[in-house]
Amino acid sequence: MLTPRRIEIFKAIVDEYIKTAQPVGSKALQQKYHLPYSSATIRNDMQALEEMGYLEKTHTSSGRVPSTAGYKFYCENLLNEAQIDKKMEVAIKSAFDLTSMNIDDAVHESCQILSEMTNMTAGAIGPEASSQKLEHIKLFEIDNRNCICVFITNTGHTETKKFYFEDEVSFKDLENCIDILNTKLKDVAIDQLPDRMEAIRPILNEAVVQHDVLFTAFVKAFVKFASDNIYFSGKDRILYQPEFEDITKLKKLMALLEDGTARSWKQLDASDNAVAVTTQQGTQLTWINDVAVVRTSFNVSEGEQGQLLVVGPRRMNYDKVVSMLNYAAHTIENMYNGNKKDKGGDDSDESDG
Amino acid sequence: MLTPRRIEIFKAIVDEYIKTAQPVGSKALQQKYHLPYSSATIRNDMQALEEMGYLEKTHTSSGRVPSTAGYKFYCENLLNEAQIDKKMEVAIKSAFDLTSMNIDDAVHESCQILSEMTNMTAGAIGPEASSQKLEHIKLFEIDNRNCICVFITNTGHTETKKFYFEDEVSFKDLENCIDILNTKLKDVAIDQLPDRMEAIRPILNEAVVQHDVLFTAFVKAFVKFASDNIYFSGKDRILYQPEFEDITKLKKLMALLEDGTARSWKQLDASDNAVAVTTQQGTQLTWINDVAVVRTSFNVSEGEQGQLLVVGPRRMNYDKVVSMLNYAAHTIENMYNGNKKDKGGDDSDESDG
DNA sequence: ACTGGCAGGCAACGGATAAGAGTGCTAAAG
DNA sequence: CTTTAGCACTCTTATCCGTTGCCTGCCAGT
Repeated sequence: MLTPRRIEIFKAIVDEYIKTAQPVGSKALQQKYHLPYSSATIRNDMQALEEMGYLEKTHTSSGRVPSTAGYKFYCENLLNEAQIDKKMEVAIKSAFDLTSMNIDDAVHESCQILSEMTNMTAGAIGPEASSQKLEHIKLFEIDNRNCICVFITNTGHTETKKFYFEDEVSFKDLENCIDILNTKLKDVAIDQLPDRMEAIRPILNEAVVQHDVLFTAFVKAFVKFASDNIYFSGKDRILYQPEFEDITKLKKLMALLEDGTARSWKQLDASDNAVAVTTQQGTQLTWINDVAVVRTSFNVSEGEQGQLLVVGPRRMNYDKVVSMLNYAAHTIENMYNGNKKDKGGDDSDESDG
Repeated sequence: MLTPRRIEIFKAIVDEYIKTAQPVGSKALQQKYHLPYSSATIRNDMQALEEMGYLEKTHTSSGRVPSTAGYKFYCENLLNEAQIDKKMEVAIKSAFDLTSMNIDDAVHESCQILSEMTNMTAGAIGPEASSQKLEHIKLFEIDNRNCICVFITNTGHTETKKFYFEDEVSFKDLENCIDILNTKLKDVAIDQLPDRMEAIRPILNEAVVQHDVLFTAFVKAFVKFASDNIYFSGKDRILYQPEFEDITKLKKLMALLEDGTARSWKQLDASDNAVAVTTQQGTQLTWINDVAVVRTSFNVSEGEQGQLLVVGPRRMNYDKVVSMLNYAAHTIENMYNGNKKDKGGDDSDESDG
């Protein structure tokens, strides 16, 4: 029953609603989009679309608004990934071309760009801690009061922690401690490090003088290491979305954004009322009540992947957001792999200026 | 004409308003606080207090609300710093006792605790970059693809940056580059490093192969180093303050909190409409329109200091917030200095060799 | 199969009204 | 001279219409 005309009308409704955030009526739609059907015809089709679940009314005699199912249908079938904003392209390119010595910084910068250009909140989630194993711990002495500990994983990912010395703790003691950890914790999954520490405690107690302090310091470091990296930019931007003038909605979303643990984001699709779609390009769209989350993964090494995401109201310009996100993710991926593969083989380069 | 009775009434009004967030009237005040004066007397005194500028009305026939000047007076004269919350004491103690190997983590944790216990947003600002000079840059090799660069200042403060290698950049090249920076940038103030880099560019161009990439990488690192560290915890908590149900107020405050540069916080007292007070303990209170910022400094080394701050509506429990903040700041200060001086010793000059 | 026309529903807006809380003032009492 | 009681007044808030305008749903006509 989904005739081409109904699809045309549906798309027009979604596009219009995305622009205005107001329920759209048959007559206004006909006029604004110069549809060659009478408002009565449009009304009939609207009714049919409502019965199919793609549209809904805010009250009995109001205009129509896309439902979650409607957005889902739209993103599955009507998305036209075409125009990547020129400004966006330039901004991301410049962020990557020259920062290329530090991936974290580059990811942060692209989040900021994404947030700025979509006027919503953008974020990044690092590779899962459970997929990595501890390879080696290195210790570097800065001076007699500070040193740096570097945790290296089997995938080449590194994490650092500064140690600030109290007089009672000797450098020798710390070295000792790390030697033990290196023998006992090699090849342990990152997310299991905190648990494993407990088993090592008695060994440390014997061999290390300041075992208590060092033990807790390392446990804390491991807990932090094990908790997935998550970063958000432009959390305040959602304040400017009209759907979040309702403070109670805002509170829920803000609590999620401020939470800072990746868990809730990873298990997004399992939430109540969650509706999800994956596009051909691999972009994941998830709707939960009033908010939409658009995610794209990028590979950082074999088996490991991070995610870029944009969070906003259901009503957003999906065309734009999806293509931006893909562009950013591709750029990051190229950067990660640029030094492993040959630079010359760029497979998909569609546009240039 | 500030009679003891008027002060008593004033204090009762502030306390009541802090609790209820509603304008307080004469009759209700009399009953709730069992004041031995009739409501008419209270009314007269309220009128006087309003003329003095300590109270204001939301409309001609409403109850009274403390004005900014009123809060100022309250904090200058009526603050009773007594009860430090037992829960708070335990929480902060445990945060410090055992994390004591990394000050940044400890500061972050105490911000979280402060935010949680005040139900407002808490933050920390690191020492000013302008007061520190670059002492030395150290380079540590992690593997053939990663290394770590450590910037050490004259005050012993360190900052690290990870470098991720592309094949074209050689480790030797980077070493070379850092040697040059070490000779040319020693004793330069941190906040001037980015500018100074421009002058070194020609030298790098000659001596370093990948000068462009390395140049930008270091400039970015220095810019980040030079921008003061600022950290906030619990930004979403202000959503729960009734005064910020007004979205426009919320937007302004959120923009400030999300901004992330310390400049606006450092120059807080110079803002429009800003009113400021410093208590005997050194706590700084600043009011700007509807928001109040409570700050306490803590010394990290000679001449350098960081700040802890709490941001919330004007209407807050100043007694509680001020004492918590002071407690937290003292604890951090003790931790910083605990290893340089004797734990029990008093603070006098200290020289190193 | 589409369109024009018409009745009905609902929200949004504005004015009118009533209730409630609190002040300001005045005159009397301490 | 200070404090109190009483009363009139002001202003907000909530509620209740009636009007307006938009939009749908349906039916009859093309």
